[in-house]
Amino acid sequence: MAAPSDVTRAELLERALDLFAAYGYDGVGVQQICVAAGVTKPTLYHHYGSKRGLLEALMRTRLGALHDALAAASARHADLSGELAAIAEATFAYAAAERSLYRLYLTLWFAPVRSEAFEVARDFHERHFATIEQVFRAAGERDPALAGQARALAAAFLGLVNNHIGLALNNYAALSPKLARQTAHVFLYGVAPRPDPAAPPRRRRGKTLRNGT
Amino acid sequence: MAAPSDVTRAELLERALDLFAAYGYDGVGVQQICVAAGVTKPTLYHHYGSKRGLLEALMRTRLGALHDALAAASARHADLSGELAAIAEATFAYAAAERSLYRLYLTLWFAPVRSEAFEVARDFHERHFATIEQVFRAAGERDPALAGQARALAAAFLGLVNNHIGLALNNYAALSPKLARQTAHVFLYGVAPRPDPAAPPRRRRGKTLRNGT
DNA sequence: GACGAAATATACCGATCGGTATAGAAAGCG
DNA sequence: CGCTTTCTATACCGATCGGTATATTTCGTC
Repeated sequence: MAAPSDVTRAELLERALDLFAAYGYDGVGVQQICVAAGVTKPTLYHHYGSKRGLLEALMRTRLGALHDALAAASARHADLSGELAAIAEATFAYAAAERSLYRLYLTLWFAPVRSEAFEVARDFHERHFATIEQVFRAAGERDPALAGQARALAAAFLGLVNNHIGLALNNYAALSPKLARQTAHVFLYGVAPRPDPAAPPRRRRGKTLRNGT
Repeated sequence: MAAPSDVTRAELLERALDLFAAYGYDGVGVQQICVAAGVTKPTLYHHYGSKRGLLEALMRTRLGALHDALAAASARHADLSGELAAIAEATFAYAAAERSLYRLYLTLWFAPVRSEAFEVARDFHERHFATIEQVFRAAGERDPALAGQARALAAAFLGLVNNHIGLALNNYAALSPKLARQTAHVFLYGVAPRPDPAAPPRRRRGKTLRNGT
C-alpha cells in the first residue's frame, strides 16, 4: 500500500521531472522543486540525498521500462527490417507515454560532456546504445555487407529515431506505429522514391525511376 | 589594427566558448569566464552587457560563416544528391574548423525549450533549418514524390548530418568529404545493400556504405 | 601637454545556489 | 502506554550566482 511518504517521494520525482525537462537540470534549483512538490528541502534530501541523487532515481526508476521494451523488440525478429521497425515502434511508444522523461533524456544525450546531468545519464545512454548496436552486430553476421559497422549504423539509426521523437515532442509530428515502420524503411532504403522491395512487385523491370541514363 | 580592447573582447569570447561547450551555458559562471580570460567582471559587462549578450555575440560573430557556406552549397547543384553532399560537406568542414562552437551549437539544438541558452540559439537554428528546408522544397517541385514533405525531410537529413558530427566531436569518427558524400547517399538510398540506381551497373562486392564517387 | 572618451579594476549588491544541524511530529510496535 | 524509527520543518551555513556603482587607468586627438 502507498504510505504517505511514498506519495511524497513520487511527487518529488514527478515535479523534478517536469522542471528538469522544461528548464534543464542546471536551470532548476532544489528549492524550486521542493516548492512545486509542496515539501521542504530536508525532505528532499532525506529521500534522495542530493540533487544528483534525485536525477539518478528518476532515471533508474523509469528508464528500465524503455530498456526492457527495446530488449523485447530486438529479440523477436529474424529480419533486420522488422526488427528495426519494432525497435522504432517500442521507442516511439515509450516516448509518447513518457514525454517529459524522454525530452529530458534527449537533451541529456547531447548535453555538454562535463556537465553533471550528462554524467548521470551516461550509463543509461550507453546501455541504450549497446542494445541497438547488438542488433546491428547480429545483422552483420547474417549479412556480410553490414559487418563491421555496427557502431556507425546504430548511431545513425538512433539519430533518426530520436530525431523523429524530438520533432514529435515539439508537436511537429505525431508518433505512430506507421511512422515507426517508415522510419525503419527510410533508414534501410532511403528517402528517394524507389520501388519498395517489401511491397508487391509493381511490374517495374529494368527501368530505373528517375535518372536519365 | 588590433587595439588592446579587441584582444580582450576576442579572448573573452574564446574562453567563454570553451567553457560553455564543455560545461554548458548554465554550468559556467561569469566569474569563471573572467578568470579564464584574465579580466574582471566589469570588463565583461562593459563589452557584452550580460551573460546572455556574451552568448549572442558568440553566435552572431561566428555562425554567419556556417550559414553563408550552406547557402553557397545549396545554390550550385541541380540534382538533389549533389546538393545534399555539398551541404553535408560544408557542414562537416565548418564543424571541423569550429569544434567547440559546433559542439555548443549542437547541445543547444536539443536544449530544454525554456532555457535561456536555447532562446538565444533559436533564431540561428531556425535560419539553419530554413536553409535546408528550402532545398527540399525545391526538390519537391522537381520531383513530385518528394513534394509536401520538406519539413520532415529537412529534419531527417539534418539529424543524420548532426549525428555524424556529434560522433566525430567525440572522436568516434573523422569528418571527411567522403563521409559527407556517404551521408547524403545513405539519406537518399538507405544503408541496405542494394544496387545503386545512379551508378553504372557493376558487380557489388559487399561495399555498401562506401560509395562516395 | 590637456582633455574627453573608452577601458579596466576595487569593492560591493541582493538573491539564490546546494546542502545541513537540530528538533519536533508521525507512525509502527511491544 | 512507551519506545524506536521514519519522516518532515525551522532556521541556518558558506559559496556562488548575475550584475553594478564608483573610481582609476589608458589612449587617441587636439
